[in-house]
Amino acid sequence: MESRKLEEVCDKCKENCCSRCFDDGEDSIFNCLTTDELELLVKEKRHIHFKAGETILKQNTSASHVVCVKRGLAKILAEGNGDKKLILRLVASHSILTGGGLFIDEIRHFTIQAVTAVDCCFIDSDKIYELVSRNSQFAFELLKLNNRQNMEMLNNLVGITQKYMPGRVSDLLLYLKNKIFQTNPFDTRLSRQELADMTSMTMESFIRILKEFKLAGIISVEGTTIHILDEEALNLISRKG
Amino acid sequence: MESRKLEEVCDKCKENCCSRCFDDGEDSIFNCLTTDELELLVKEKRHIHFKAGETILKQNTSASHVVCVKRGLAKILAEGNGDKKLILRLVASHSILTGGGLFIDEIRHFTIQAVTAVDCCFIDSDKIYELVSRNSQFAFELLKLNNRQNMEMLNNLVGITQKYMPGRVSDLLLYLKNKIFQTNPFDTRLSRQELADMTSMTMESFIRILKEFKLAGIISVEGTTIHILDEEALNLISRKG
DNA sequence: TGCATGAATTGATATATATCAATAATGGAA
DNA sequence: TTCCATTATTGATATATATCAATTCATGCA
Repeated sequence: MESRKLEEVCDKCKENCCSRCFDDGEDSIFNCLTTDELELLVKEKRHIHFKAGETILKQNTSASHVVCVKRGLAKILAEGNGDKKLILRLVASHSILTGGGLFIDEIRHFTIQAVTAVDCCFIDSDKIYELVSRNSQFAFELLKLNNRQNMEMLNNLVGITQKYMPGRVSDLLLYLKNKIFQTNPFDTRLSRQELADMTSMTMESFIRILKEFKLAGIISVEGTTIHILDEEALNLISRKG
Repeated sequence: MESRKLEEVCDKCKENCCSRCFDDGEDSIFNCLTTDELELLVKEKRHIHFKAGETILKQNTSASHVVCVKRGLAKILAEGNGDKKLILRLVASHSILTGGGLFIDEIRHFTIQAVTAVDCCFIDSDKIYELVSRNSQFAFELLKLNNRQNMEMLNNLVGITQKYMPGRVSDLLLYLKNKIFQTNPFDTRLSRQELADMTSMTMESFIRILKEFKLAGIISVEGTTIHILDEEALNLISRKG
């Protein structure tokens, strides 16, 4: 679980990581930055590689950095009392992770963990603060990003508190296909326990619902790869609760 | 449930409402505004009164306005399928309500309803946008407010998904006493149904837990007024789940 | 190649919570 | 006041989901 730094300060990685990373995402919040500002952002940032399973940032530690996921898949989880966890959402390539204590108490309110191998950048929070005060468009983009992420999270949690298990599993499967992987047979790389933790239910219960869906011909499952055969059925189950 | 506008554009209310409203809250996000900027904010804003029970803003309608609660108590609720609702939090005097679609899709993602009589101000979202681009300190304050509100909401929902009913009721009672009313015997003005909707449980179940707490001498209840007699016990129950 | 360790699956059972139904209490209107 | 319509309360029962225990399956490792 220990994080290893492969490249400390990446001087030459700018062209193959930083600027590119901030270029190709057409809806990147960094698009509005000037060359100077990008330079500032990039200057002291560190490029770090994590292996699958490693903890990128731990809940309740200081939130002095913002993380930018360049490659790979990570999960965001809230750790409760005992060993209860709730996986709030997944984070795919080219996502920036704000929120969670940034601007407030400088404390991480959730843990970020690598699902697959993850390449990411750590950016000093101070840089973000400075850019907010320099560039109002950037502040605007950040507010937008923040609100969007939070609305998604909220809708998700409302679903979890209001729906029965089949509805929650449907929502999860649709989320994975449409929001995260965007292909149809998709390999989640997530254990049954992790999938269960995304729906706030027991692993056993999750497996049972999955089996029902398989028997009903709605999905087919092969290890961690899921194939949605009847998306309409999932939509229906999702709506019915 | 129809909203009535008592005062359309309040010219002379500036001194008894707007500037004061934005003055006395020592941690108001409007503190950082210049006189000019405050003037801009206040110019076309409307001061509206709602009776208890009225809907201030309805989920899924256009979010072209930001609401500022000057006096009274309101509740924020997410409406799900059927008649399921989840009350996310309460809003007391001198709170500004951002988030929920602002900056993104301009659609309200939750309903706001008056619990007691409520005096509030409607401010055009455009004004907020303009102030964000003019005054970076304001943008910063907005980000802060946003993040704080969202973290509270998140912690709350994580508790709801991970705790048993007694733990959830404890959390609710502590929240009401410490965050909302800040006195000890406090009159919630909320029905049992509404209290239950804050904990994502049935009214009947909520009443049963409340009774257990009464019998255990932890609280005493008189109508909608609750008196917490043993706060430590509540803390303990909250932690145990 | 086989063993060992953990993950996935299935079944039997327990329990937290919801549902349904009946009764009591409360508060407003005539 | 008295009546009516909500709201609150209590009890009996149903059910969704968790828990516990037992297999099966996969996978790396010696």
